[in-house]
Amino acid sequence: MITIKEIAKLANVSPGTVDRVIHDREGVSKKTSDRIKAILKEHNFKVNRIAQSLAMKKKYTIAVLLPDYDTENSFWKSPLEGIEKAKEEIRSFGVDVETFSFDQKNPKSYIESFAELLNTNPQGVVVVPTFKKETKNLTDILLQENIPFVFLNIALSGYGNLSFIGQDSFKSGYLSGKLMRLCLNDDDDILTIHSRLNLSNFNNISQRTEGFDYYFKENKLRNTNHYIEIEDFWDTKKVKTNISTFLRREPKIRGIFVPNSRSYIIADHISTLRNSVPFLIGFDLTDHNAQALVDDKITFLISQKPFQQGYRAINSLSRFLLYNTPPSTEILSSIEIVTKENIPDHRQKQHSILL
Amino acid sequence: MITIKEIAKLANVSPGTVDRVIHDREGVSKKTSDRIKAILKEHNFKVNRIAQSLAMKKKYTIAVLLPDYDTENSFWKSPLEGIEKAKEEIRSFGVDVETFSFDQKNPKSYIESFAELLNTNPQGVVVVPTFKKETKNLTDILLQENIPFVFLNIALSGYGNLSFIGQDSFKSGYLSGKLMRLCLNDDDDILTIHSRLNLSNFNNISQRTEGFDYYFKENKLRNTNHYIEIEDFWDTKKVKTNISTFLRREPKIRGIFVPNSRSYIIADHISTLRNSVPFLIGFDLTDHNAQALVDDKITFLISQKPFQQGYRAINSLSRFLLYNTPPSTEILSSIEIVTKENIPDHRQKQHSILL
DNA sequence: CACAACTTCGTGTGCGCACACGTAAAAATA
DNA sequence: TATTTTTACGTGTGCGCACACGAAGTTGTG
Repeated sequence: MITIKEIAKLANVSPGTVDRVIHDREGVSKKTSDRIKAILKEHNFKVNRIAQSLAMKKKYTIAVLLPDYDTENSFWKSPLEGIEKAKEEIRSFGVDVETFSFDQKNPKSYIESFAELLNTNPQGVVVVPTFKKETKNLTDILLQENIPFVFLNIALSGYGNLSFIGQDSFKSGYLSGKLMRLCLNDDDDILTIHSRLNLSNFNNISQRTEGFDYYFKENKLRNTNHYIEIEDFWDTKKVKTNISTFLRREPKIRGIFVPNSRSYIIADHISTLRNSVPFLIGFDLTDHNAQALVDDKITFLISQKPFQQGYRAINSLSRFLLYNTPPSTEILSSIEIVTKENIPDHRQKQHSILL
Repeated sequence: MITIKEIAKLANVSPGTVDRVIHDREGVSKKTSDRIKAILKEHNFKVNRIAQSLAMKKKYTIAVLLPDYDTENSFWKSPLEGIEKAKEEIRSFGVDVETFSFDQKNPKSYIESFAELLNTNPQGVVVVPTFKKETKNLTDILLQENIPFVFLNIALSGYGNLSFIGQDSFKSGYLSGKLMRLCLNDDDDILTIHSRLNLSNFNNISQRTEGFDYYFKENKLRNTNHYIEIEDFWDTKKVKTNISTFLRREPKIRGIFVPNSRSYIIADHISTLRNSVPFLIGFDLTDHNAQALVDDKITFLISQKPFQQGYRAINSLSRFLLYNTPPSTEILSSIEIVTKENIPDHRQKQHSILL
């Protein structure tokens, strides 16, 4: 690893001059600049990030705004863990991360938390733009103050965000369609179960459904897809009778598609019914869903690697702040197929060289 | 982030003394040592890895011994790329990586490359222990010289290796069984196609087969599983007629299981036959296999994340050398199910904060 | 009591880089 | 020509840490 000092010696200048050239600062004649640039290229000079971050005294704060989670809906736990991991890693680089949360069902708490967030004067923001309209007002402030921000999990366009970190929902639905077809025979029916309450994540879920349907349409498959919409997933009794009567009426249903992270509820219901259904495809590897998978109540879970998404959001924004390298506008995590047989071992942690 | 200097001030000692306590070096009285330890704990002190690696002048060399690859069998390309990525990342930490390769079919080249490798006086070794007997002699030298080494991809026990980085082959075969069952009806037959030439990777492949068979046995499924062993996968004509006649004789076969990375060859053959087979499960996401997947000639590929394996091998060994933190004895990468619909986008690169 | 040997601790330097500051020489202006 | 201004560079310091060196204070030995 060639150093600035060595380059300086080769070019018969001082390290300071080389430093100026590297950072495109003014105060160097064209002639020497060109000479130094040539030498840099020749020796394939790369700044030592280690030394660089030690020398850079500039501090950054990244603020994160996530929906909060509880035991019943723990989806947002994983992204948060990914964020925490990234936070630990980049601490020594002078980047601090502050996390704020809000109630998914309450736009007001979203706005309030955002205001609180702004008070910390962050140099970068990660936000899950759950509420479309409210987001516009808030991101406009960020644009005005020239604070870069990225969207996590929910893709909105035309808001001026630096990047979107999430999944391709349509594609994941399309994949679900393929998996469903592989399980079913040509004349089996399908049941898609929606939740009417998932307004905040509406985009992702409807795109999953579209992708799913498109798979069958594109391949000219003639399986009938029934739909039911459930008002309240938590009203156990009602959900149960609801589904039960539906299944009795439609005995050809052999596959159930639940395009949200509450699949385990449906799975638990189904498994207690007499007229059970062999195949169920759900989304997101939450603890509850994982349990249902292990108990053979769910066939496939489609995971979007939420941990990685959180991690990457922080990572890409940090790289932008530190090195001014903009991330790609879309960072899509891989769509993972999880079955009982390949559930990732949660104990296995990957350690970074930095920790 | 509290620094050593600050801790020193709090404890009324010099930074040097704190440094001694942190590294358990001698020369500090029990009394002050305890006091300092308490303060360190109280303030949750963590060494700044950035500054540490800059200050540490000790240099390490890790030597890697991999099978080489060509266009026909490109399996080892991915691990190598993972190794290269890790190499770039840890360069500034004073760890260098040197790669050596050998011919998978030639034990002599294995021994020779190993000898060459030893000449570079590495402080750590990553090796794919393709040849069992030969490996024993060579790792004994490493043990004698107290050079830590990890096994990549092939698990041998009783060799004194620091860690094994790879996959759980049995489990991946078991998973294949599950996927196959989901696709098939109760009275469909299966064909498992072995390659007699895969001696060097024999362990992994036979374990896959065992896992596959075990799934059907455990679940008391009565699908008949036929086996054929092919001498030379490259003898196109012979393979084709071979399989063709077999399939004609056994018209109930609707699923094919190929427990090695050459599935694409079988897939290509099958697709040209009149009596085609709908489901094919293979292993490893090589370029050829990916193409066959895209062309709908393969249903599922089981991937072992070879890139990550290479990366992790270097990473864990580096952590051991730098920080003396031993990795877990088994680092098993997740077993990934890949279909045409969720093939990972190869262009999407994940950038570390270090690069 | 003198001197050695050991214990316990402080000091100084440098890793590679960013950046503020200083200083010559060249160019512009009076 | 004398001066100010500008251009083009060199120098020095510190980021947090590891580690070599040295200097007190303490104990042991004759």
